[in-house]
Amino acid sequence: MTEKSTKAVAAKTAAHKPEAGAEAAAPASSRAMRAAKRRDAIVEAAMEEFIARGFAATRLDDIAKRAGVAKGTIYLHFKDKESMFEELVRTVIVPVVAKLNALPPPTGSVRDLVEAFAGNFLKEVIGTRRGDLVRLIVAEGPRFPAVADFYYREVVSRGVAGMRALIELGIARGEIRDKDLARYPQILVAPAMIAVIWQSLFARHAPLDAQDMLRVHLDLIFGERRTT
Amino acid sequence: MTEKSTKAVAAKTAAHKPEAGAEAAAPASSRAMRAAKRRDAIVEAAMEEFIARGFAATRLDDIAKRAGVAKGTIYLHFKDKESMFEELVRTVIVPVVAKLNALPPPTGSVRDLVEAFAGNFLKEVIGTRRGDLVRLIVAEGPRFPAVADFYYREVVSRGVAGMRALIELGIARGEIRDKDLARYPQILVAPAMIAVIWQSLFARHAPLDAQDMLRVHLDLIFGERRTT
Amino acid sequence: MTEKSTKAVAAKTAAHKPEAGAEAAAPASSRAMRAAKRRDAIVEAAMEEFIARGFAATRLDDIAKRAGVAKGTIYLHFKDKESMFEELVRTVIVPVVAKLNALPPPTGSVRDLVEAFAGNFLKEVIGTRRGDLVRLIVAEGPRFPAVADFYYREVVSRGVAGMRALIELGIARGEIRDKDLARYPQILVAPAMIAVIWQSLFARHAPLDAQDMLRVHLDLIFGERRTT
Amino acid sequence: MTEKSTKAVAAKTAAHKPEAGAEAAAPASSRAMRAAKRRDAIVEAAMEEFIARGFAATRLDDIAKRAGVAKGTIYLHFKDKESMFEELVRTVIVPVVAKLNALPPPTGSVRDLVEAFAGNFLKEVIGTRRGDLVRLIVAEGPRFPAVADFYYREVVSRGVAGMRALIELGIARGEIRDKDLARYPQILVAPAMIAVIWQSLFARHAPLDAQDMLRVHLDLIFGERRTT
DNA sequence: TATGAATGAGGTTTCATTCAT
DNA sequence: TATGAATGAAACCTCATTCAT
Repeated sequence: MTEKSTKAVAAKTAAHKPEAGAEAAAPASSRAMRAAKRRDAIVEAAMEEFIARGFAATRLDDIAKRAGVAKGTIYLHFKDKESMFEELVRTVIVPVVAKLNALPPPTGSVRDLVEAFAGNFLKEVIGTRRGDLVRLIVAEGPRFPAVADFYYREVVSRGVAGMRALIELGIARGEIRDKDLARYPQILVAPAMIAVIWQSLFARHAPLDAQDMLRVHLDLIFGERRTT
Repeated sequence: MTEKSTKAVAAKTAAHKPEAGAEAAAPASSRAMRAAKRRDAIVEAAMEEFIARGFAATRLDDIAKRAGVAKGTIYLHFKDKESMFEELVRTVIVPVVAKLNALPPPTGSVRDLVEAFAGNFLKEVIGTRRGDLVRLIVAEGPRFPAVADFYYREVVSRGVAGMRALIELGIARGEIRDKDLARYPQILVAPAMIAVIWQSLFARHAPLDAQDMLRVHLDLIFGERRTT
Repeated sequence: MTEKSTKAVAAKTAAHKPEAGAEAAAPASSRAMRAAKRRDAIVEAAMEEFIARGFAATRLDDIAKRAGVAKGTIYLHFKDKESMFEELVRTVIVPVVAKLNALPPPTGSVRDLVEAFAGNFLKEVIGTRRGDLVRLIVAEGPRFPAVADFYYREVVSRGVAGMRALIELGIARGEIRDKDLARYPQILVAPAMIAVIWQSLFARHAPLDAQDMLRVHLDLIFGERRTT
Repeated sequence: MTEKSTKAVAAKTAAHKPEAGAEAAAPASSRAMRAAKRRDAIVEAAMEEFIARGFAATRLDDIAKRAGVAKGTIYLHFKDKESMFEELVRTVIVPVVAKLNALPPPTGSVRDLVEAFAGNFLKEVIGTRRGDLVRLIVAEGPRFPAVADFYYREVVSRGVAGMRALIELGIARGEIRDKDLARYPQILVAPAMIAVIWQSLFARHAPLDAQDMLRVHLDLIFGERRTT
């Protein structure tokens, strides 16, 4: 309690010397900034907790503790636990969508594109916190239609559309033979999804070399590569 | 708790052989039978509720109400909520495993076998209560290692092994060209899993013709069929 | 309840004539005997449990298990848990009272009489199940006025009266000098009671030589003995 | 929980020095003070209920109601019912021990000292809430070894040691003749204990003049007083 | 704005008692 | 008479939410 106040005072003091650091803006924005930082801390903490325990079993107490704020503070940023969960998913997913939208222009072979994409997915999703988020959405989706809807609209439908475009390009260029594949872009990403889930549930029992699996899968679609 | 279930199961089994005594067996088995029926009702009700709400958000009250028993009765069959959940998963999965073990002998082409299998999966899992159970396991697995372990041991590892055997047969017979596929039988079932999850989460937004998708996927692996 | 006790007593009486064979008496009395045996087993088990856990924390289930009968059987002998407790105390105390009533005629010195009595108390009460019963009555008395009343009427008031008579005899004979002692016979038995409680609670920390303590106490009252 | 109590106690102490800051200390201490008051109210209420019903039969609901707080508030101060009981006993006994430690220096005759002590005991323990607490400890001791241990360590062993010292002094001064008494200081306090229990259980049937009884007992030990 | 003590509805679990067999 | 499965009231405890400071 005392240390909190001290911290707050220190921060407030710092706010009077706005040039003192990279993110120390004008006094007016300093308030907003601190609020935003708190919010971020809450979002971060909430994500960890929700992933670890699921929505219902997560306690706001634990989120507050992990975020380093008081329980009441959460209610200054979110209406209630449900809203927090829904907003949290949105907050975390938005940058992903942004990245997807900033597609690199389709230069090079389709296979290279897909492989680049898969590599990125491997690095940034499979076996990471973000992968766990996918599992969390699968887990809580039925009880949070708003979350499922949002996720479908922002990620799944766009992802499917993007994959379809790539597949059609591949077909047009003769890299992909099976024309029906364009109707089910899900097939293209299915093993990646499986890898995400596998890491969460079964890695302990049987580790999965996701990278190698994805390569084999792409070979299936594009034909085996001559050289490695 | 386990002994209870064992008792109940034993009783149920015994109930099918009521010749053991004129007036002793009949009432005895009727008692046991009713107990077994109650247990089944509880398991059934619990599955519905757990699927609909997840473990933490499910109330024993609701399970009891749905099963038509008093709350206390649940505790005659299960030690506590956690044990109930774990046993429930076991109870529901055991017949699935039994079915998997009763493999039809591998006659006919591998593609036919796989297609038969896929057809069965379509009919019995995708879009059914059993499919929801898979999603439930994905959702709760991390908080119930025992469940994830059991599921891996009884279903996943056997399924993977079976698929691998089929793939190797397909390779040996020349039906499958990509020899690496045997290393990742997961690829074979990935679209089916995706279909299961899709039905739970996104069917509302974009219905998925799982049957057609699986066909396309098999074409990818076995090559397109000449005739339909 | 009253009819039960009557029945039980009759049965118990019958039990003293077991010449009819090991335990297979005439059909008529065999029933009654078995019932009485059951009742005794329940009383025995209940006493153990009540002493170990107190009234509220004792489960009928445990009593039944320990007595080797079904839970429902208890209700054939006792109206409910409270009645059982009250009757139990009565049942166990009655023989004690009987013994007290069968006083040896006052021959010899008063000190010898008191010492004999103390020796008996030492052997039969302090550190035994019966001593625990005393503690149980102290513990539950306020919640069971009927028990406290019964205990007062049957044991305490008689004991006090008996002690008073002894003290008066001692005074008359010149063995006891302090005439006021007759007004508080409790003083005579106080150390014995303390010994009972001490054994239950503190024997672990500091064992108490009750016999020696009682001797010292009697020396205080009667004057030190010349010879040991 | 223990830290909570510590916090509360510290706050209460601090509340006596409110000069520490114009506007900071007042509200701070007011909060802490109210918390401490609440805790005291809970302790008070719990003692009443535990004494009236014993540990197992006491409902937290009733304690809360009597203390004028919500059920949940209890859990801000105590981990659970058991801890509450154990801490309660400690909390109530500590001032008693403090008083015992603040012994008046042994001036005057030993008999006067003991009589003063007995008078105090009469006024402050026998027939009071504190006396009931003794009975409660006797009642619950076997199920709460921690409580029995604490009580033995803090009260009984010190009390016995103090009595022994007094007795030895009395022997040295020639006020007490029976030298063996020093081995069993319990004899000195036994009638007082009996009085405590008697008041709880039998006062209704036969009121006991504890003061007079203690006087008679002391006469036994010190010899009859010439004048009253 | 931030705090965290306080609340009390609601969840899990226990167990005395009943009753069909 | 004896059983023990079934009941459901009632207990303990948790935790999302509020609000005085």
